[in-house]
Amino acid sequence: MSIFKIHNTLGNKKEEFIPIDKDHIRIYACGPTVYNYAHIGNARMAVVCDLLVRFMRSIYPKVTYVSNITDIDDKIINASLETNTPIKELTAKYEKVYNQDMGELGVLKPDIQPRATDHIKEMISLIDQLIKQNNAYVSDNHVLFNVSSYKNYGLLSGRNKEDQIAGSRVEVADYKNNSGDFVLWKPSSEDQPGWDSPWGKGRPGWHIECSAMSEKTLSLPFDIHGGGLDLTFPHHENEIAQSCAAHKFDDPQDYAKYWIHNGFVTMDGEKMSKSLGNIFLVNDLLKKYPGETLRLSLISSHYRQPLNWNSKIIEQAQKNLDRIYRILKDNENISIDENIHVPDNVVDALSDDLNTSKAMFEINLIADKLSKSNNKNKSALKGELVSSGKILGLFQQSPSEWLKYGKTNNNIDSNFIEELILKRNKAREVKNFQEADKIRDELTNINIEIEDTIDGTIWRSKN
RNA sequence: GGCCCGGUGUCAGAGUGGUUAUGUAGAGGACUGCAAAUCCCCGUACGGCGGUUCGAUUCCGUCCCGGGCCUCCA
Repeated sequence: MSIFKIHNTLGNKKEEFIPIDKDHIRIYACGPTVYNYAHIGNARMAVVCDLLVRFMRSIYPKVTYVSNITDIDDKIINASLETNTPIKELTAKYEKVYNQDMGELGVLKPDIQPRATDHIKEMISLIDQLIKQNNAYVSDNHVLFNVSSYKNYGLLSGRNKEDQIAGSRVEVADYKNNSGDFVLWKPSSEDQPGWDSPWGKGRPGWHIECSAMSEKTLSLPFDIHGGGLDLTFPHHENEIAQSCAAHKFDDPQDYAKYWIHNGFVTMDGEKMSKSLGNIFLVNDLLKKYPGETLRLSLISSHYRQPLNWNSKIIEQAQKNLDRIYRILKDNENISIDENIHVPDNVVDALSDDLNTSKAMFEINLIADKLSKSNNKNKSALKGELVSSGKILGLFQQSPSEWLKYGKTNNNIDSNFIEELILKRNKAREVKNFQEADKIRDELTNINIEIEDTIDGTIWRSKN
């Protein structure tokens, strides 16, 4: 078995993955704040983590993947006010939409998907402990974490406070002792959601939820912590500080051993983000493209590289999938050799910090071999192709369904199409090609593509 | 100001100190009445400038360009 190498943000280098407990791998990833539709950048994180989990499951007997739902946050409060929707209704809606959309992208649901609001008690007790240990202080109804009380603060993001101050844009709130201190608990007014606490009615700060939930669901330390690149600082840095301080750990790896961060999806080279407004919503994209196409687009480049999102990469992914599904269709009646596992070349590629582009290269080679092979090894090759696809979350559909052979996209009656094809073939028999081509144009206009094969004319809906 | 990441053929995108993936687009050919699909085949790319080397896209230096984090963000 090849060694899995993973780029660890902590230390900023690729290293060998050594599990804490090889019988049980534990992974946590920061999930969405549910106040709006997820954009394709949010989806990248979900797809990358899903891929990691699928790959880990192919190596280790047991993997627990936890990804939270943040359902209390000021953005949610604002969205609730703006849309005049009760918070519970709003968060329930977008949590559901998120899971549906990610499901369409082939993202398996996390084993545990804890909600922040279900863990207020744990957060309060963690904060309480931090105060007792002088890692946190109460100021003006807020509870703040004292950054200078954790000596390894900044290790993850590779920055130190002194260097930051000069050009920093941080406005220091007057209740903070030091500029880097961050909120653990903040007061809520009457009309804001809040929970009783030793520090009055209030709500948690952003970072504390992940510390509370990861510890509760996975226990410490766990193997891999993931999220988008922009969470490195401050979110993950603060998470480490809180959890390590609370447990008197010096080493961040006593909290989580490996930290992975996916790069951004960009638009014209610029980061896609809700605040910039240059976003593509997954929900909208799914109306135009199959989820699997979007998934392949998202993993077509290495997860740490920026991914510039445009219609061209989607088309290219679609074409690549069409090609492979065509080969699978040509081999529809070949039974899969059940003894076949994912080929070494594919495993090796993924073992190299999830090199999906390289894995796709290997997969294309297998597909090519399958399409050109004689009967002897078709079963093995098909097994290799399908099992490789399974790790990537691809090629698990029926090829005919995918290629839409005999299926209409719109509400055109398939009998109507069959009639036109019959008419065309009659015209061809008497060599009336002008008439035949006219009928074909008619079909093209309604997005139907025809192929004349040895076994007759077949048709499919083009995307 | 501090820290970080990129710049590869039409596009996407790995990778490597010398044999120069793969997908996509395009040229040419086979097949087809014509297409579609398929097959064959072609283009020889690595930001600029120096250096190390027999040899660098790959290592080093430097410069240019783009992006990110330091504030909510995947």
